[in-house]
Amino acid sequence: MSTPPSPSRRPTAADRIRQSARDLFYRQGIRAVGVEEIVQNAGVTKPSLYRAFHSKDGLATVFLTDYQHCFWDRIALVRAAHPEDPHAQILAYFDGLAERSAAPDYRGCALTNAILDYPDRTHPVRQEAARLKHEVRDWLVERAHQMGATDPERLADGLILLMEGAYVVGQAFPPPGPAARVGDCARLLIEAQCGPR
Amino acid sequence: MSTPPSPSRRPTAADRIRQSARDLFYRQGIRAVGVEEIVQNAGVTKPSLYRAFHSKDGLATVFLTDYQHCFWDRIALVRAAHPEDPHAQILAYFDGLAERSAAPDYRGCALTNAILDYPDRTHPVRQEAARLKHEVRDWLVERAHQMGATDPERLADGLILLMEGAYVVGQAFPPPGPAARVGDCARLLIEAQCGPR
DNA sequence: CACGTTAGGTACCGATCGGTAACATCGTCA
DNA sequence: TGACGATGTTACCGATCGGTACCTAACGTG
Repeated sequence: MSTPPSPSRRPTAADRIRQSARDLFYRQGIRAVGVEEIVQNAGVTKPSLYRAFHSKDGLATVFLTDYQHCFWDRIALVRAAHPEDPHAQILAYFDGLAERSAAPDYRGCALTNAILDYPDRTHPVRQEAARLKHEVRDWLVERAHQMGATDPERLADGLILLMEGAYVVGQAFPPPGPAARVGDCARLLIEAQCGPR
Repeated sequence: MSTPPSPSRRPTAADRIRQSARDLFYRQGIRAVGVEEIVQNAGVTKPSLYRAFHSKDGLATVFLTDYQHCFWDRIALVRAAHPEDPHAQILAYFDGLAERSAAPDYRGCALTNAILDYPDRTHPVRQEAARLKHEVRDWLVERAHQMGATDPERLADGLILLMEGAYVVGQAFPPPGPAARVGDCARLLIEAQCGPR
């Protein structure tokens, strides 16, 4: 983030825009937010946005990668909490997801929302979101392999269905809805494919 | 649908608009489609739309109920194919879902998409979508009960997570993606909570 | 001091958005 | 024939969309 030399100084316009976009894009969806609202919320002006980013789509792409950093930070936390124990790592993530999905203004995963927001499969914003989703699947396949699943890809796919289901169901049903049980379901699915611990 | 007296006559403007909205809203999302595009695609004019529907939101609400009729029609099919056998009914629906999600232009469930399209929980279109989703859950709870699940609501919630996961994952991953396994996962979940048949 | 970088301010562009007013046209039925 | 309801035609409204041109103010560095 362009590493300000003095930490007490006002952040750059680009950083303020990124922060503003992160808030607004996540809460309201990318297409629903206008650039005018972004710059107003950031306390800067429109030319500053277009000096730092090529276009709204460019800013949206940056937003998605920024957002996904938060996901990997979460994964880093469960890894640190349960080193060398992929089983516990996965379950810790799913239990945390069940908790988060009960927040009254839960908005799920920004990548998933972006994919539904852009039906055109060739749109650059959508392609970036899909690329980042594939990375998540790769990570899950790896963990499923370490957990001794008979078919790691099959287990990973089942976990993805539960994750994505929780992302959207957390928005569709008032808490505590079906998303509150995503941890339970993940346990059942893992046990069925790896056997009891 | 206002039942035209002569089946060979040109359908009413309202019906043409409903059909056009069904196509466009489903393929591109409600907010992404303009009323101008709807009426052009229907071969009618804008005043005809506003004579038959209060507003775009009103048309969108009608679209959602129309769309959900297709869902219940599907359910009626699997019920007819497996009468008195809720287990087989559920699995037939999930296997069909796995197949449909592999279509190259799959766009998931219009209700789910509408909920993500309208982050404001008080928006009438979103409330209608949420209401229809609750009906689906009620139906699943009933089936889970008939299947002898130890906790019918828990099984229904798990199946909802898988369903909704398949709806969105079918769009996020090129086929055959994780959504292709939603039938397998449903089998595991049901077996774990009802025992083998 | 002179300079280039980074920023803000203002005003604007063409396009599209949802929605409406006023009037013309058609087919149907009494 | 005459009246009526449904539809088409045209033009328009104010608001918002993403994006840009032009100029000015503050700043650190040589």
